[in-house]
Amino acid sequence: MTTKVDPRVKRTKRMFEHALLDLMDEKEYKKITVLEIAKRSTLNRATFYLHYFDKDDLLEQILDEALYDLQESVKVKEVEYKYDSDNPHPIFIRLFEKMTERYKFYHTMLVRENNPYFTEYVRKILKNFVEDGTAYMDRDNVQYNVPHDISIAYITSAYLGVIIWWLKNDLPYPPKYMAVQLTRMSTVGPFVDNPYLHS
Amino acid sequence: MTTKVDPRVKRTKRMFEHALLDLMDEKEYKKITVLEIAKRSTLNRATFYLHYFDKDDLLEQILDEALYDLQESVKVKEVEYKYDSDNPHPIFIRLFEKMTERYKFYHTMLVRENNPYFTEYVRKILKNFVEDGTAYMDRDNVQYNVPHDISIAYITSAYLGVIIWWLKNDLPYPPKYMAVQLTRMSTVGPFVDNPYLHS
DNA sequence: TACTTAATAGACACTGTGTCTCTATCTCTT
DNA sequence: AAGAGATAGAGACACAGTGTCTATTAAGTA
Repeated sequence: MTTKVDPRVKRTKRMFEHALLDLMDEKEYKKITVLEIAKRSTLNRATFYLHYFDKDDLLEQILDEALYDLQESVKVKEVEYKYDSDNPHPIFIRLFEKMTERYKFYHTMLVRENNPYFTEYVRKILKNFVEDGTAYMDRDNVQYNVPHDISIAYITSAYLGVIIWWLKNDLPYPPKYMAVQLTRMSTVGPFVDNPYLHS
Repeated sequence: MTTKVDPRVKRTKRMFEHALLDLMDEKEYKKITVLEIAKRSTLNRATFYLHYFDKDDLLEQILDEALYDLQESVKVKEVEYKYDSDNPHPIFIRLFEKMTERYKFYHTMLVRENNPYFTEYVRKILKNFVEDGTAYMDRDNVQYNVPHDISIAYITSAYLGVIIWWLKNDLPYPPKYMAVQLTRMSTVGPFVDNPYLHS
């Protein structure tokens, strides 16, 4: 059941979405008014309220679309994959590629605006990925040094933080390279020969 | 040179600060108005503008005070300290203790409001701490697997993220325990016997 | 006590919000 | 191609919140 949407509605919503994203490149989200969005979209302010409760509602709809798109492009497909610290999972690489493609958007939401709704969802995606990785470990009866909830929060936050750092610094390394470094950090750690293991 | 401040001014500012923190326990920051702050403080709205440009200015002054306090309590004093993965640095423990003492405040700013100004400053404090730790390493001519900027961002984000997770989950572990776990994670990693090192 | 500074009370113009009504225009179906 | 139904535009409205200003009262200073 695909409910048919009036083409005028589609067009109108698209125009409001573009207008807001456009304005967000120029100024802080909180300083943007509904009147400005209407002007930029060449539509009427009253029309805005036919589609959205308020400015936040419009932004949320934009974010939901983007998150759906990200979620989809990161869905686990049946891939041949051998776990190895220097061979990151292909979906992890895809995540960095997606962010490179839509760099401006991700930079705005995760870095400049630091949008909590968007950021938390990206964190959730990363958490699932990290949990899948450790589940893989558990099959081998690995012993942990640190409570599981802490190590999950640790690795997830590290991934998210480095991604934000990477966006903030204008993508200083390519996608695959980033995926390798993060996979390394969370498996063998930062050292070639860990000095803490010689005790 | 300590410029004398009129006791009425001190009192007034204290009252506005308390009023805002009080209101922030009850509702979202962005939904709080200057009139509400004035009413809650039992002061006049015009008086508010004698001391602050706007609501954000008041919040920033509150945050600056708290950050100064945190910075001070985490200043490196000459302490006898032996580096060891299970013996966290005393200032690191003090950080968790400080947050336990002022739990409500840190929870509001770092978790509920997710205030970027405050969060970034706490990140900066953690980054300094992490950099001091790795400088310690460099003296021993340790070889790195991963670019230095990435591993700094990785560990700093992990620390910050776990602290926020810990606050969000109502302090499930005591300060010293947390300091040990994070130190362990960033040195020997989460595993008792790292499976990735047997290749 | 006299002088100085701070707080109060109320009024003001201004901006932005969300709603409503009337009219014009577009679209979907038959 | 026509007509019913839905969407968009234009303008007006009450309302809430902001930031400023002035005249008056109260409190601190020396």
